[in-house]
Amino acid sequence: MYLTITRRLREAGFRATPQRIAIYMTLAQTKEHPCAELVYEQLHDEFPTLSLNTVYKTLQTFEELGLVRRLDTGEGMCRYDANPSPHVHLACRACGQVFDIDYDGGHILEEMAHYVEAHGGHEVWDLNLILYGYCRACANQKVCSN
Amino acid sequence: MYLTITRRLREAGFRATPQRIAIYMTLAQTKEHPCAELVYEQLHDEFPTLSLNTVYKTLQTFEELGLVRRLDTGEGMCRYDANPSPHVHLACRACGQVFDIDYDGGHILEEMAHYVEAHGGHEVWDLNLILYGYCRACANQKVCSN
DNA sequence: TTCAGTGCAAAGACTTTGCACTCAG
DNA sequence: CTGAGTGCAAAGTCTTTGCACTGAA
Repeated sequence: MYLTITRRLREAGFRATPQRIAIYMTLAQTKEHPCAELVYEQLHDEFPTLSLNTVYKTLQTFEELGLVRRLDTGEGMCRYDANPSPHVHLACRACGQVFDIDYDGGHILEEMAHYVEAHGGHEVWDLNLILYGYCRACANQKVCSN
Repeated sequence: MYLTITRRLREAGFRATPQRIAIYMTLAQTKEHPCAELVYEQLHDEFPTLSLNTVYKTLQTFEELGLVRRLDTGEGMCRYDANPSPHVHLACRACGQVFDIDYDGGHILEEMAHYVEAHGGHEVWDLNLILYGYCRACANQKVCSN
């Protein structure tokens, strides 16, 4: 994993700095889909001089390289996911967490690409599918408290 | 249409002000999925004293009432759609326009809700599906210029 | 008449820009 | 060495908040 990010950065003509590696590893080791600020906070002990700015720039670079996926869940900030392949997310309206759904996102992408090509002639390269509702834990709480 | 928005606002216990009606009509009469700023600009001649603030507040109210859908396409601002039912959008990476896709969004919602209920026990109420790619016009230009 | 809604100004949140310093290659 | 990358500060963009005034019901 550590080697992979170093190699992929270099292959793309970018330098493999400690900051970049640390930011990538932070993202790769969590399922939280953290925002830039959270990545920054989680790395603060290990990299006291790391700036929030660098986190933003790095995440932007990663997104452009296709190493990372940016998520807009309508919370006013962007979240990031180390899994860049198209997949489905669930945003819980109660606790605010974002979960990965193991539905085959590639299949949806293919189906939508065919449909859109046939109806309108548009070209589809990627998609973002976010489900809004309540995660298991919050859904259960609702039932109990009602 | 004009009567509908007046009635729906009053039924929900809200006042049907000229600003609210104008903002709703602006949204209902366009397929552009405009942002708050654009709605504000389009109404400036008709309502010179209308404030951008009021546009934001009104769109927020409409969203809460389910009269309007908010779209996060990752451009740094929110777009609004007078069609609140779940449907698919295509964001063109070249021209930046956002198009409605007449795919049955309700069907996707139902399928996803069933899947997610079975795999994880989450509850799904709504979804946001945005396709990224190139609209017909931009896709054609690309082909020609290559 | 009465208070929900508006408009103005200011503040807030997230993100980007500018620039000198640093360190990866 | 050398310039891509970093860190700091400042600015920018979109959106929200506070408050006195206004006009819909």
